[in-house]
Amino acid sequence: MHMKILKRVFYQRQVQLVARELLGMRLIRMIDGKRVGGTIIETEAYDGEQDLACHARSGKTARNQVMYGPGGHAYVYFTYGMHWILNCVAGDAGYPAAALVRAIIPMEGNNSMHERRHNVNFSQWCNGPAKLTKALDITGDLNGADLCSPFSGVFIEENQSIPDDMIKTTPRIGISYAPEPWKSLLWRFVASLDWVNQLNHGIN
DNA sequence: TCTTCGATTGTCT
DNA sequence: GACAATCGAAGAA
Repeated sequence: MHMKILKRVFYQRQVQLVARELLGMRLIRMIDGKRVGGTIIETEAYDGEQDLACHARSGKTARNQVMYGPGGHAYVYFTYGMHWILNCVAGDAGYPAAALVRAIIPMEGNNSMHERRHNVNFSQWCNGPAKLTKALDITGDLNGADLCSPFSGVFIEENQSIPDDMIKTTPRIGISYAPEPWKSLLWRFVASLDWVNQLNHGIN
């Protein structure tokens, strides 16, 4: 069975809404012609130059320029000297915003993921932003890739929608350098454990 | 179980 | 030259 790739209009909205609605959708990476990926269960929103936790806080640079482009593209950056991080650009061209994908539940191509994550337990394959990029072999080559195209190597499909009472919001992770109010805004979105457990029991 | 800390390099000041 | 939208091993208890 084949699912529908999210259209560009999905991404051309307020980034907080995009981040919220990405929960339950299915991230797919094509590796050697095979589908590898899973259900998105955690995201964060980064919203414009005024957001002092966003990479665009100091204006456009070589690194963050993809965020200034049209929504529905991948912003993939390198951090801490060793990790790649995947974001979905949101909004219209000219306005820098992106939804960080922080965790997924592996659903397809687990053999492939295992090749790159054999050193850790299954439950930890994709429960962090740099873990899922490693599991899905997402690197800087995919910076700027079109998430709305089945041929770009990485895309996101329509899947389960999650009710509001099954989602919790918290401040964003790893931005202690940011001043208030940015540090405390509830721009991290997490699918509740109840929902994830249902998913794992195959109601899918 | 919890906390601390080293790894490792691109990016920006 | 400082530090990062992190991870996982090691140490304490």
